[in-house]
Amino acid sequence: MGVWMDISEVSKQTGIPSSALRYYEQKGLIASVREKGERRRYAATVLDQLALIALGQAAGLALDDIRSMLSPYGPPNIDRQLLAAKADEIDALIKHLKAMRNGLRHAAACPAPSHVECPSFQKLLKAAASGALEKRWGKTKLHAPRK
Amino acid sequence: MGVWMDISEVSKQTGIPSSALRYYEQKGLIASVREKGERRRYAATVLDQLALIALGQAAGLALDDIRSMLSPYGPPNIDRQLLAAKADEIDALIKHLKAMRNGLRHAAACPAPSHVECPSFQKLLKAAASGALEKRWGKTKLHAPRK
DNA sequence: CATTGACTTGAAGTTGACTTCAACTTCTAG
DNA sequence: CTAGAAGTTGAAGTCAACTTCAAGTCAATG
Repeated sequence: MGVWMDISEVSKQTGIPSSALRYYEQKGLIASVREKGERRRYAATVLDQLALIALGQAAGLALDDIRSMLSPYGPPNIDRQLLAAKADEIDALIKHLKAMRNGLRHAAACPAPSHVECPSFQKLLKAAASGALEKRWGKTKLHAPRK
Repeated sequence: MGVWMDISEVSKQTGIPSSALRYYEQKGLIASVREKGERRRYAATVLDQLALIALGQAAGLALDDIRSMLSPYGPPNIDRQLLAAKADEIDALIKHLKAMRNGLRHAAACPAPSHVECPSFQKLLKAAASGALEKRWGKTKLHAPRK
């Protein structure tokens, strides 16, 4: 690994498929250099940037949001407010998830939630129904395939 | 509200748009009756079923998974194993989210994570990069619009 | 009886983050 | 020099859970 890495090297080191790398570049999140020929060459800093992208994604930010923190050349200018806000959101989410988890555990253990005889189950249903954690939080895929 | 409700009534009571109700029916999650005419009529039990759907969604289940717990006629047969597994997943997710939140808070407060000088930030990046919480957990939209 | 508003259908569109494809071009090893 | 691996492009496809649309049906009201 010299000063410049080619796309497959970056892909190998990060686990991010090259198609995604091109996509990120096209979206303006990362940059590449074409020294000679038409192939991309990446500076080592791209690894930090990709890590930051992963961080943002894990925090639930959209790529467009992340881009604004990622002045593709030079160091990132992190939007601390946004991060703090996201932290708060995550906090709230954690609360709801805890409730869900408790509810699920109860539902899994309670012998009689067949037609909603169990008051706890009722409560769970209500909690879930109250759009507390608005709409599906997505395909979490805790053990997802990144083929 | 008598024994049968029409689609707009159900929609009103649950907040679920009628288009979604038709979609659920098409997917085999709920059932309707056509007494006369070609309009749908829903039994009161559909409300419980919809609550269960909301619960499942909040727990991160796909509609296809939910359907299997939702024998559209008669009481639901809840898959306790699946629920328990989901609870475990959520637990793991909570752990990661806590790490993320701490990391984000730090990143938002730390004065110098410009080019990754801060070791804590480094750690955060690593944690995020390690596909711990595999791929975006989606558009959580903590305060989403259900227009 | 006619208008209006709610309902019906199947099909197509939406969103975000990618992936896949076809058709080339370019490196690299032999 | 030449094959074949790896890179390039723009465009199109994918996935889930819906929404939107067009065109037609039905029911209640004046």
